[in-house]
Amino acid sequence: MLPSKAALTRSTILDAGSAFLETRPFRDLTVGILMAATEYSRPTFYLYFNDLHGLLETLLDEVKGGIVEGAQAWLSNESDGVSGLQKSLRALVDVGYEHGTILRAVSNAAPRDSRLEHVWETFLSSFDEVVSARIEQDQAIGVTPEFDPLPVARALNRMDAGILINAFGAHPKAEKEEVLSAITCIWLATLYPFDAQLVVGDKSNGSA
Amino acid sequence: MLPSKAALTRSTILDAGSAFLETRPFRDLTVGILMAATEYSRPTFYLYFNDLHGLLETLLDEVKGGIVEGAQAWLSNESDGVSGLQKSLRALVDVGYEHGTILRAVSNAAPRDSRLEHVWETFLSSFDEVVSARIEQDQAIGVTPEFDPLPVARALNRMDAGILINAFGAHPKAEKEEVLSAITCIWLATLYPFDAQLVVGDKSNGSA
DNA sequence: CATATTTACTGACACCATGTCAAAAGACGC
DNA sequence: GCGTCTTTTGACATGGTGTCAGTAAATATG
Repeated sequence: MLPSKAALTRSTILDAGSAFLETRPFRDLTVGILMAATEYSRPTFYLYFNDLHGLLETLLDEVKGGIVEGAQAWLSNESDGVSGLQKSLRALVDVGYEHGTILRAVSNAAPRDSRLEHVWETFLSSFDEVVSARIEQDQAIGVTPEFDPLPVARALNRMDAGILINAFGAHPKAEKEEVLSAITCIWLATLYPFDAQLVVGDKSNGSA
Repeated sequence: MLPSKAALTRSTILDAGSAFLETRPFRDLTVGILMAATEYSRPTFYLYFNDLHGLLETLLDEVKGGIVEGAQAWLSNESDGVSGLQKSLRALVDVGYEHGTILRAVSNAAPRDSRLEHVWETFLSSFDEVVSARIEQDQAIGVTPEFDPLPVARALNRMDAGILINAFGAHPKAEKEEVLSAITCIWLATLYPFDAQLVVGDKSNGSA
């Protein structure tokens, strides 16, 4: 369908958008500015995208894959929970570090457009379901405490999204390891409390 | 300064804004629509606010108090950690339930305006510091495991913000108790693992 | 290697929300 | 009924959006 010229133009525009968002927030992006960074005129933009939100939708698609892939370590029950989760969270932080500016742009733009909002919301909640499913399995074999898995999964996922965007969405980016430690600490404490705190657990206190 | 008439007009506008956001997203709000809901003309708006973001800033201020107040239960070391935290989280969920639409509107509007973005970001991170300080104290007396408190505080706070906005930012609102259970579960597991899981903790597993 | 036809692009336009300002209308003391 | 201060508004300039009729470039056709 897109033989050659068109595909090239389209990808030129995408690159210009990507590059812009690397250094400046979405609110500063206009179709005029975007196309001025290319060889093309402003109307050309509308041949390839409905609007700036459509462009972001495309950019998000390119990131999606990496995130889903990294999550597999834990979601597929290959390795045990703790180390699989650690691996997946590391992969998540890597992707977030790499594509943080795109994620931030999408998250920033989503509230301005009903369609993009839906895409973003769907993207986020898609993880809620699979995480919740994994939690249920671990609860069934007793390695994870009993609690309603879906809302907890949702909370943990929103935390990840919020932190990744906050830490890596703009320059200067936060320390990768610091972020990883923090979210790993919380996920492990919540899902695998019997494994995680063995190193420290001695002082007990008699709280009311 | 604002003798009477002006103050009344201003508060009429604020109410109209609040009412609008109760049922529709910020992206649908324009100065024209807002003022059409009042007895005044569009330019009148600019006598009382710089723009729509300024209006949101004012609305946020009205909510701030409630949140800070509710957090005191845990932040001031009156009661013990677990029950103080539970109390504070319940208060937080209450305020979120009450004013979720405002919080959502501010969070949605923030990326569109540099000033409001700064206000919102400052608002959020103000909790990071105080939460981190409380964690440090609990680590000092050994009831909380050792970890870098600030990034964990930040993660937990972003989780709260994200979940409250997601759950209570638009109608239909989520179940209060479900949300409260989920975030309480995560906060307790992370900060007070030795207290929290006693009920469940028996099945041990030999993971690698 | 002209020229027909499809593909890629653009200049010019209408639209709509914003924010400003000079002037009008209202309130109030006297 | 008249000055003066406060409150409000009609009318305007600006800037970004999305569209469309028409141009130019590429590609096929004889």
